[in-house]
Amino acid sequence: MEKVYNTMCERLHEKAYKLTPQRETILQAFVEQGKGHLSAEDVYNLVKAKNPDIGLATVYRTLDLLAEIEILQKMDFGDGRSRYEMSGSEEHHHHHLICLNCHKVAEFDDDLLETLEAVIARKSNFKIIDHDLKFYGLCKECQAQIEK
Amino acid sequence: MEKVYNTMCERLHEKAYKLTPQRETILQAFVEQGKGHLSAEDVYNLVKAKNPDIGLATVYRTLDLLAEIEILQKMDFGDGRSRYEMSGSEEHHHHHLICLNCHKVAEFDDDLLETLEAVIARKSNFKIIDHDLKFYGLCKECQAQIEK
DNA sequence: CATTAATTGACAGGGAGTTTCTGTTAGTCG
DNA sequence: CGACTAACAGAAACTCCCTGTCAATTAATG
Repeated sequence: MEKVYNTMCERLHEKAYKLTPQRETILQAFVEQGKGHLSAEDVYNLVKAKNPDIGLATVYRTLDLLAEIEILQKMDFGDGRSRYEMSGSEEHHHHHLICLNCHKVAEFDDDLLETLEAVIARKSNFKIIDHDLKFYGLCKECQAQIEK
Repeated sequence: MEKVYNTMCERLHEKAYKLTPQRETILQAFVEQGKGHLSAEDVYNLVKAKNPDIGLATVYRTLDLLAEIEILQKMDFGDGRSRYEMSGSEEHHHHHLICLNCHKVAEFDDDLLETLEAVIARKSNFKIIDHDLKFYGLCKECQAQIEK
C-alpha cells in the first residue's frame, strides 16, 4: 500500500475534505507516473484513460487541493501553465534545471541556499518563507545537438 | 538626453526595426517611472495618458521587442502576468524578494550564486545560461501588521 | 438509512496575451 | 523632395489556461 495514499486520507480528513474516487484516481496518476512534472492537461489525459467521465474542472480543483494539503507541489516554469509533482516525503528542497531547447526539466538538490537566505533576511528585514531557484540552459543532449 | 534612448535607437537600427512614436512613448514611460516592475497593463495605462490612441496589442508587441533588444528585462513573479523593468546598464544580476502579503517586490544583489552555478554545471552536465532566484516571504511592514 | 455539506461535471466566463487583417508610416533611394 | 516598400499600428477576433456557477450527486456522520 502506498504511503502517500494514507497521508492524503489523513490530511483530507483533518480538513473535513472528502475522499472521492476522482481524488484517488488523480493521486494514482502521480504515483504511477513516478517522477515528472505534470501539467493539468497531462494529468487530465492520464486520468481519462481510467475514468473517461472525469471533468477538467475537477482535475484543476483537485490539483490545487492536493497542493494545499502538500501532497503535491505546484510550480511554474514560465511556460504559461502550472506543473505539479509529488512533494518529497521530507522538507527536501530541490530546484530545477530547465533546458531552453527541449524544455526537459532536470533537478538538483541544494543546501547552499540556506546561508544566502540568512544573509538576505538580515540585510533586508524580509522574513523569508520560501524560495524558488531555477537555472536555464542546455542539457547535455541539446548541447551536443546544437554544436553540430 | 537619456542614454537608453540612444541605445534603443541603435539597436532598433541594427535589426532594421523602426523607431516609432509609440516605441518612444513606451520607453519614456519606463524612464519616467524609474524603477519598478511594470506589467503590460501598467504600461498601457501610463502610455494612454500621453497618447490615448495607442493600442494594447502595440504595447504587448513593443514590450516583447524591447526585451528582445535587451532594453527591458521580462520577468515572471508567478502572479500570472509578465512584468518588465529597464535592464541595468551592465550585467548586474539582481533578484527579487516578493512579499506574500502585499505583493510588493524588493530587490537584492547577488554574487554568491556564481559558485553554485559552477558546481551544478559540473555535476549535471548542464550548460547554464541564466538563472532566476526568488524569495517569498513577508516584508517588514507586513510582518509588523500581521503580528498585531 | 437519512441528512447534509462537500463535490462533481458541464459549460459559460475571465484574464492575459496573440494573431489576423487592413490601413498607415518610417526609412531609404533616386 | 517625393515615391516606394517593408515594418508597424490599431481593432477585433481568437487562443490558451484556467475559474466561477449551478444543478445534480455523493461521501461521511449521526
